[in-house]
Amino acid sequence: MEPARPADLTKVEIALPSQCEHCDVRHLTLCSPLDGAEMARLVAILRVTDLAAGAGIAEEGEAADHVFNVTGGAVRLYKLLPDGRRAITGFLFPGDFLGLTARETYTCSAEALTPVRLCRFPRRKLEALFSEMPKLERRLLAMASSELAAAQDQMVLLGRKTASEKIASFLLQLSRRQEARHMPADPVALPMGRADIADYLGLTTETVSRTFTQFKTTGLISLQPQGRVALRNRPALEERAEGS
Amino acid sequence: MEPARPADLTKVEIALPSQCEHCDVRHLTLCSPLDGAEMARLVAILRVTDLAAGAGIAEEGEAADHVFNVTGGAVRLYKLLPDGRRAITGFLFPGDFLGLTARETYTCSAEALTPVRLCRFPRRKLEALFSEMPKLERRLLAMASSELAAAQDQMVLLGRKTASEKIASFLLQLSRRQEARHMPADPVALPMGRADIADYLGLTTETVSRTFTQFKTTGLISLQPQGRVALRNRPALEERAEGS
DNA sequence: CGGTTACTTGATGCATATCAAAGAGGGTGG
DNA sequence: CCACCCTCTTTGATATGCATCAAGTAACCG
Repeated sequence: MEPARPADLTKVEIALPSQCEHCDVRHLTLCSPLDGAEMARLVAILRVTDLAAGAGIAEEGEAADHVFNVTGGAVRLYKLLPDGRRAITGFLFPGDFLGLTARETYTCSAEALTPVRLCRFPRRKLEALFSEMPKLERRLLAMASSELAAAQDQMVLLGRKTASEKIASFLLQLSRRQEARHMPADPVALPMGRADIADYLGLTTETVSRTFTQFKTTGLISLQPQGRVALRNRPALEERAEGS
Repeated sequence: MEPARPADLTKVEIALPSQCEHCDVRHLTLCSPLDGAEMARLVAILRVTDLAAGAGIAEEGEAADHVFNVTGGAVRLYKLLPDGRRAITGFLFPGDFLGLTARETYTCSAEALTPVRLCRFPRRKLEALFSEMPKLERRLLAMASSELAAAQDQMVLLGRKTASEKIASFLLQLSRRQEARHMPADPVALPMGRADIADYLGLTTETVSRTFTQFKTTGLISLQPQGRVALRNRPALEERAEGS
């Protein structure tokens, strides 16, 4: 717990807020490639923020003055059409990044699904660090690339998969993201409601619900208390997800 | 045509291949922020490649040894499901970038839609330039961010728009991309077939065709020879694209 | 424990897919 | 240069997966 590190240990200990030392998603975040001294510089400009479930974090079109790293809870990103139709463009979990944009405004709105903890960075100050810490920019580029790859997968899902393929893909995606966070792959936590899942997958709440029921009936999953889903037959789910 | 530039002119003239001097999409590409000397370094590692229509450029899952800048023609990016269903994740036009990935493999396959000209960069060599030319990396990050924003718009389209909203959005997107290339906003060139459009919008060729016919009938567009579409009522198209 | 919200289930409808075939380009060889 | 052929596009008829409309049921919260 208290690793015996060389000389710069005190500097780090002084600089880092307690959250960073115990942060179990550092390997996923912006901070992952930074050493102690660099971390201290980053920490100097961040502010840890806690939000209640349902709180708004960013609004599409609003000036993107801050970027965020989620360190606890879950967030939904969405866009609205003028008539109120909603598309959820992503869910964020601890370690995920929010606010990556070349534009001066947010491209999506963001809301807390559960109580959320964020590391908030003023964008201007973060960008100022880029020239001194190129690792930071490289890391951001890597994160952007992998978000892009995820977005492409989501396009395939939305454009060409059936309802049950979508649900199977979704459950497996969440399972894999839990694994990446050193959490058990099985039961999958669903902090979002059926309507959120529907708006993420291009379906309706009713279809989402019916598909869950069908998966339950065919022994693919079982529903547990507190919105948890046990994956009873992962190979079958994987086959279903890619259209057998 | 021959601008009177200061001292380093000769250096640039020697270093730049003729393509770069007349490249009318530099403002969209990787190269845009670079000065003459920097351009020379970039040019030193690139190779201009011409491909025939239908030629494969990259294969999903294949080692991503090169990245490309399209300088002429049009490209389709796509992914396949095991049973052959196809989703087109994007079309590339001159100025667009191909191969942006943090992974070691391509995330999509890419094919020439028309005869294509590419600037091909060995990824390893390009990445080696990052540390010396941080502008390059910054530019790549900006390009990735705007691709991400486009991907989010596409998710809204795929998940929540109707067929005619999809087609209207698609036509306007192409029109805007023409404008960004200093081409007339109208008529819109469609170098891709109906099946490509369908796979891009999550529809079938028949539905795409019917929707074009409907737009033609209602005076929104008119079809011209060589797959060109004239936008006869742009405001109405814009309203349609966002769901009135 | 009661009220409210979210989820599930059922009945019906519709937008778009699927199946089928006719028409239009566009390039090539005669 | 024209005619043929191949492929792509358009149009029509029918089918269907998912949406919509409508209750009922369970879960959650104060």
